[in-house]
Amino acid sequence: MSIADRKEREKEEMRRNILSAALGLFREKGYDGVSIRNIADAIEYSPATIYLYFRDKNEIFAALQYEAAGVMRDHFLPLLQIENPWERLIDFGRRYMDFGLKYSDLYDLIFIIRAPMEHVENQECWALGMTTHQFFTQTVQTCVDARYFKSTDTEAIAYTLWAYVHGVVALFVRDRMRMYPPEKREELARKSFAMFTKMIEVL
Amino acid sequence: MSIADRKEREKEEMRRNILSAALGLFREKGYDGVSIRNIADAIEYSPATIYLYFRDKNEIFAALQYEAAGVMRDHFLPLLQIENPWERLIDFGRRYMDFGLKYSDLYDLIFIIRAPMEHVENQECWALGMTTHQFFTQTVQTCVDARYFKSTDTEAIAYTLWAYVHGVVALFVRDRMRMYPPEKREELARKSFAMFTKMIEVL
DNA sequence: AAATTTTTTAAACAGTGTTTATTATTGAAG
DNA sequence: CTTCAATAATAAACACTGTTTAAAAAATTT
Repeated sequence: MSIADRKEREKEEMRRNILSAALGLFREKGYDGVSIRNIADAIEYSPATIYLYFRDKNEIFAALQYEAAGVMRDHFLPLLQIENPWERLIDFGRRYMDFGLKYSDLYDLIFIIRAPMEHVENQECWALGMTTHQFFTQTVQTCVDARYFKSTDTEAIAYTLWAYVHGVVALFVRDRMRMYPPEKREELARKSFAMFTKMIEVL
Repeated sequence: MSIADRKEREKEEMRRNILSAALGLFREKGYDGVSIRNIADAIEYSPATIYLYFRDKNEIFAALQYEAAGVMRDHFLPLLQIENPWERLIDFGRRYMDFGLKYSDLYDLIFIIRAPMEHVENQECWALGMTTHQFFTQTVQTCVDARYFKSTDTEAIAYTLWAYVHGVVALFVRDRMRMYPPEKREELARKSFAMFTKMIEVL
């Protein structure tokens, strides 16, 4: 079965080859700015070849989204070391913003871009994202249990916190902070985050 | 000068004709889903004609963005009747969310979509958006002056509030609330908003 | 070495934004 | 009223897009 194994390996290599080229192009030109022919040129194959490894452009996108979700999850891994739930929650927010501001293109891919999302492939991505989301919800729940919040509505609290950090990142990523000078934008976001953490102490 | 006036009027009519067709198509198919040929078909002219009234597709987009900004501003007009700054601020948030959840396509156009934004045309839109933004900042400033907040950093407060409501709307508009059942999403957003207003009382 | 299966691609199809040269239509002048 | 210039509209083309298909090339099995 060695030859079949090798073929399988080569198939996987080709998929990774396509994906890494696609991700590179995507990060510099945006989803709509990248064509199948661009990707084909980058990997020095014909455009038709790509369709032997991915059903369509959306499936490539879905795979990239999955990759991005993995990078983001890894970004949260250090949180497992933090035992105090409140500290972990605050650091969760900090790391969320860090990721969004630093890897804007990946964040965009995961949380902003309009895209298939109905793809079979994306169910893996969805599952990956859900584990992160559940880890977050669980952290909030622990805080609720430990009476860090006045309210006991874990769902509403978690959603409120998420909405805020997403808002901060989304405004930044999609360039809606033009009324603030470029060099002050990130600073403002971080100052706001500090303010927000103070403010949820009494939630 | 009557004939030149009529020509000018007709030119303006044609622009409006194109824009209203474009807006209709845009609202049902999204920006990328609408082609110049689609618009041309809708108004029963040739595609090339459109280029006599708009430089390119981005300029049409910019004009639509300006329209949307106008609709949004109108949505905030009743706020002028509210004298108490705190009440006005809370209603500002409520109306912001209302607009975003109700006219998702317009909100998307203004605050999410990647688009020219460097266009000459858009400077008008920008100016329009800025008046709304300044009205908001001013309301926050009045609240700060009246000691409704502990902090006196008006800029940071305003940004924090904006980020939150944008986050709520953006997650909804771009369909990132799939972990919540469809019929509960808006309810959760509103419950969160109530929670948020309670929480900023001590900001 | 021949036959079969797998992998790759050239070419085509219908669509896109945009430009250009040509045709209609309109307004003014003789 | 007819001619002439200016304006408005368009057909056709260009280079691009995602995707499919049939033919060619390469690798594997017989």
